[in-house]
Amino acid sequence: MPNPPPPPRRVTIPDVARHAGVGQATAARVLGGYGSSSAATRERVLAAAAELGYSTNAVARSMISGRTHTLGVVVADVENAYFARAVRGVTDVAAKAGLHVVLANSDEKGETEKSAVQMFIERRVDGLVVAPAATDHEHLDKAVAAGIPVVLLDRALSGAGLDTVVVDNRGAAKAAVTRFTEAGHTRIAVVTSASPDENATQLAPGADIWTTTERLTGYRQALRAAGIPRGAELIRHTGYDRTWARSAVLELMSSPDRPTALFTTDNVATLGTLDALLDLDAHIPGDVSVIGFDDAEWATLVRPRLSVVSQPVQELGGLAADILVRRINGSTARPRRHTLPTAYVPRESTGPAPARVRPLRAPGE
Amino acid sequence: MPNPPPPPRRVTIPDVARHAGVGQATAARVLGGYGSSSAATRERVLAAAAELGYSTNAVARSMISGRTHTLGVVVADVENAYFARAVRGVTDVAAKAGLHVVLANSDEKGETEKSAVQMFIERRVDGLVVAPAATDHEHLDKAVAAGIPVVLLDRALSGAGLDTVVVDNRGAAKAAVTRFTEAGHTRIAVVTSASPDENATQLAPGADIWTTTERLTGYRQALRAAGIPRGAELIRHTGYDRTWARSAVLELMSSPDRPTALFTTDNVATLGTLDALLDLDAHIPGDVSVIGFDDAEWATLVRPRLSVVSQPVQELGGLAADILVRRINGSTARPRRHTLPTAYVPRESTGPAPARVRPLRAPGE
DNA sequence: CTGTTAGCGCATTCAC
DNA sequence: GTGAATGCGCTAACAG
Repeated sequence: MPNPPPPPRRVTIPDVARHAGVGQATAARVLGGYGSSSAATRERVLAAAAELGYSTNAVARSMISGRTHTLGVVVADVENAYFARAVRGVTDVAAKAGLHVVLANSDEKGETEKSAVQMFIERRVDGLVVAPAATDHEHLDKAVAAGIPVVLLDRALSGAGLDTVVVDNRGAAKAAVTRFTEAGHTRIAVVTSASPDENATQLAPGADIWTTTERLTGYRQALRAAGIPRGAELIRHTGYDRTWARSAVLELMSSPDRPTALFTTDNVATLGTLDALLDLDAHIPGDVSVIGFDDAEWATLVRPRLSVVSQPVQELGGLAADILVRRINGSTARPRRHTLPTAYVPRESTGPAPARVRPLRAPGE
Repeated sequence: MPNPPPPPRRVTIPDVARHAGVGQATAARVLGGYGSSSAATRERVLAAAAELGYSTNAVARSMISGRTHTLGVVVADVENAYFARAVRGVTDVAAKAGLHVVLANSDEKGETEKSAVQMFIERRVDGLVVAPAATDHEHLDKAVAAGIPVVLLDRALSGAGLDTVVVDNRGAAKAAVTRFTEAGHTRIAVVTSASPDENATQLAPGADIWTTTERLTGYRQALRAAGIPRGAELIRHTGYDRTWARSAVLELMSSPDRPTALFTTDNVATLGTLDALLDLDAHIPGDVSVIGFDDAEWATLVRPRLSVVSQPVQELGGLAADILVRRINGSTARPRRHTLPTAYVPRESTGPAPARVRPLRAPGE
């Protein structure tokens, strides 16, 4: 098994210096764009460089400067539209600051995230954006200890003392569900891909850091505020699977005292929920009102158009990168939480509670 | 304006060696996991390393090995679902091979792509995946000359002599449009975000490399094969903007001899087209049949469900990474084009040509 | 303004 | 099996 062959040797500064008939340091200065040099020598060096096809070795430069001009980004999954947009926000701001972005997917696995962070530390990234899947932060502390600023994205981590960029998930959810209660709904269900018991998983205590859990809390608060008894809570945990969400809603809506309003805490839950309602031939919002968390390009393509809670995803990523850039440039401001505003986008999937609850046709009938 | 402060000094191998009371080379051997060492010293070194909190400096290592264990990826826009999925495919395969992925967005600008590639060369990435926006390949040739293998993704570049991973856009489009002709449609339009005149833009000749142009060609071939005269071609170039696509289709469908079938060459065109048809209250497929290029999570959520041409996006990315890994490991196989299969996914938006063409209500009426 | 010299942290000879 | 010495390509003093 032959080892990966080493890459070909490339043209270096000494090569250029020789070719230009100048000292190594002189060539380095003009090629590196620092110090000073006469216009004459500069031209000769540049000519020699062009002739030999010289190109900077950023690795060698990084070794000295200690800066790699690289940001590490850990998200659950770039394929997820939310993270794709967030990553775009990060890269845009990063690019403007001359930083590259290295991407890692954690798939919501704490261990994967940790090893990714470890790799990033070893690779000496200049900063780290993490949408945490792990509930502890030792690995992030290590990064900070190594001089790498860390910004949390989308999810907070209590007690981590890190810059954090989030939205008020709880408040946004509460506001959304309050639309339901104000419209007279009392049977309000929530469909979420959140795990029913966070503590049963690898997650540590204090799992209220998770967005969907926060949204669930907001849902509960809205009900409570409306005087709807705790026993009337209708919660369906579906796992991160569209077909499961569909099944859950199918079952949920087959009950005689089925809900008249549905709040979905995430995109997958929303997709599965709409699948089910379509299968049931449910009239929206006549039979049931729906509000989804997170806007989507298709939200205006379904009929009725879907009312949603939207968040400024790209801005979240951009702000995270922005904070990193500032810290890289020496800012020592106390880490804080940045909460960006969400917006409720009313469209057509919400209406008053129906006077009487029509039984819904079972699917496949 | 203070310069970015240098990062703190980190624990190095000499530090560990001193602390463990061994020679530098010995410490390096056990920490680097090469050469041989006695179990006893190994333990002492490891203990010292743990105690001091040593962590490898991948930059220094790269400087010697010449390998950065990094892949550069240039796509138009990660926010685009297609590229997001492709990037995921790349990162998955890359991660398995111990490679990291650096991401750059070209926004379809050749210049942006070129500078990104240049940066990647300077940073000594081990391989490059590029979804080319530029029509020439000098910059890619430079990478190859520097010993960096390059794989083209999604779009071919004639004469570049590079590994290429694509689908048969022309054939897939032709097959899709042939469904229309076989169903008796003769007024078949295509909606595309492709530029009407490639040569008018920054693009060089031979712009038939572009996927949408290829799909357009497939459309034409299908019409010709069905004996539909060239003059009956109905092509709408809309630019990469959903609202423009909507307007174009609104106008298109207001004609008395409007088309009875619509083929959209890309996601944005599809979204805008459906916007328009929904606004027009068009009955699909009674009034007009629709086939879109590229599947989407919402394709089964609209009514009727949208028939599409789907391509194995993630696999495309995965294969690109796979080829790179092989080349990094020394493969010198002749570069070739890998064409992955597409699939026509019939759903509910396609039907026979209507007997008579019902006039469509203007929007806003 | 220019050239000489000394490292950055690690892998790698080569003697011991 | 171990340790001292050398160099990867570049930047940063420091003299000249």
